Amino acid sequence: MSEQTQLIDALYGVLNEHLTKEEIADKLETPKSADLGDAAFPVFTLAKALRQAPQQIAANLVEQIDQTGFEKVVATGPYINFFFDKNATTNAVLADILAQGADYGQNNDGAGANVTIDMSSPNIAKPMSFGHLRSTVIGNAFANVLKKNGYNPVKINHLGDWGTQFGLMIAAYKKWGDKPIEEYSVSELVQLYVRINAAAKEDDAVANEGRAWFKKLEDGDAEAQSMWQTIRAESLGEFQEVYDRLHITFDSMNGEAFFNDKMDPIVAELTDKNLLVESQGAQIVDLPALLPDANLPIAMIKRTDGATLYMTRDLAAAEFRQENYDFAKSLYVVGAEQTEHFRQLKAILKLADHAWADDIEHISYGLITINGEKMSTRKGNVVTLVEVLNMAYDAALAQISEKNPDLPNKEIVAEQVGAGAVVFNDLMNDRKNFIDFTPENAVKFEGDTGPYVQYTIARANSILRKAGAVDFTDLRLADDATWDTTTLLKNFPEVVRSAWDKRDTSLIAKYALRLARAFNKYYANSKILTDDDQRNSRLALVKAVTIVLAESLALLGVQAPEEM
RNA sequence: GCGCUGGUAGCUCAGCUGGAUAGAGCAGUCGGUUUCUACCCGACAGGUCGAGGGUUCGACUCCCCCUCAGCGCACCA
Repeated sequence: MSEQTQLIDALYGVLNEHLTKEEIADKLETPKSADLGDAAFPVFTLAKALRQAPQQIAANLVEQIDQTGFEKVVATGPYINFFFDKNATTNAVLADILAQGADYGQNNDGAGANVTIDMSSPNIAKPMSFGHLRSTVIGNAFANVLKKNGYNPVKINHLGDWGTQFGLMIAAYKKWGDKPIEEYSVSELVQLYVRINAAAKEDDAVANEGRAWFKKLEDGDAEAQSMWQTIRAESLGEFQEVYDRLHITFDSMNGEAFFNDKMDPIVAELTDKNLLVESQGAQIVDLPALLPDANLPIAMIKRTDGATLYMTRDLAAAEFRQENYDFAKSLYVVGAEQTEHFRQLKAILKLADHAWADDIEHISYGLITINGEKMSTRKGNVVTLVEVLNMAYDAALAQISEKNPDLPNKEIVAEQVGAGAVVFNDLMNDRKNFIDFTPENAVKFEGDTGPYVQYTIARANSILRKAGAVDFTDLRLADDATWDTTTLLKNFPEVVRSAWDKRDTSLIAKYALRLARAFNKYYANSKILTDDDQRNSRLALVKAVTIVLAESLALLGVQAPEEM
């Protein structure tokens, strides 16, 4: 950052009649190509005031500017380009990273404020599909990034453990169940679920049975409750295996069922504030009437039979989180198809005079399809997350057995590489993109992938092992070949900030790829373990790269094996 | 019909609040290791940035219109 202030001061020295320091800072950019310089100031906007051609302005300013502290300052067309003092910058950055270790890039912007993250949220009695990967890993990455920015993330697994589909499930078991409910596996339960859905579509009477069972469940019927608990426990056990493999934990497992007895207050509140009206026998918030310009459909709060809905529980959950966590932000990592739902949720809370409704943010992501079709348990075209992780593990293990058969702990590394490939692949692009699942896309190891970054770290670690004990106190790296790597290392704290500011965790993944590529280029062309007076400084760079790459992966929830 | 997304190289995607010749990976062709793990490095080839208007000194980026695709629009979540 010192270059930044130096830069602004230098420019301000010659431009103080025309621009403020803030305006200068705002216009600064990074040149497209590194050989143009490390920072650039375009002078187009001065053309009118100075009544000169931009090229000439740049040339004139460069003559007048104070160049101390820079390698050089040159005019290239309509730009003033600054070249930093490479050696001083490099050695300062390396010393900084080695001193801070994994804490490099940590800031305290959040000042410890709570941010709740509604994430993962698989449905009970169904397998966790590949589709649930997104909410899980995106939510987890946000939690890590928030922590790095000084916030206190609260990861909430808002389990889909309540709702009409449960009534259907029970109805199915009552119709066709031929053994005690405890003995049903999740996949057998899914079969029942698929069957009853087909039947309900054919016959309204079946659908009504489901609704009736859900109503009984909600009213505390003993038989329904007991079946629900059995199925829930069975499902949670299966989910836990997946979370363990992804190394993801939660601060709260309060799903929809948790709010079953906490909805009266919100309904009462909506009634008190005259927001609730009856329509066709149901209780609704008439958003089109209350907010004519918002272009939102009506929101149903209670069905004709008095049962609650998704919206009812989400309203209760939102208030519960506000009261319990006093959040600075409340994130919902949920598919883009629910955009309207969250707009309604915020609108209703706002109508109820809750200013904190503005702190609710829907972190949406694109649909995962398979063969261009939406995955659906009912249609049976579901790829489970476990299947994908297994596929990735097998492919990684095969690769290791072929290329590095003597590697110790092969199975552990294969798991880290396999899961790393799947998770990184999900996080590296804009989360709003749609993903059509194919095994080839989900499990890749070469090029822009998680394993590429992991491999870079492993090779760097290998150099450090061979180097033995190294003294990092006297850094004097003067090597142009490392400059790309250094500037990237220097940028990490800024990337951490923008990942949160822009709500874009893919920035971390893209950054890790760029850093890995820059380092690999250096590695391929330069010998590091050569005995000369810069050996330790080169090793400091290697060490710094492993620290920052590993921390980048950690933010994404990806492990970095020591060797692979 | 209304709304929300998206349309950039054969494929998958980057492209920051408009700025210097539109970038990667994969696939294709060719090349690189007596060297620290070749899951690596490099070169070549590949683009009317969906179409058309507009704003601007300057538009992949902002505005308008059209088009195509996906998703959503009261008793599911």
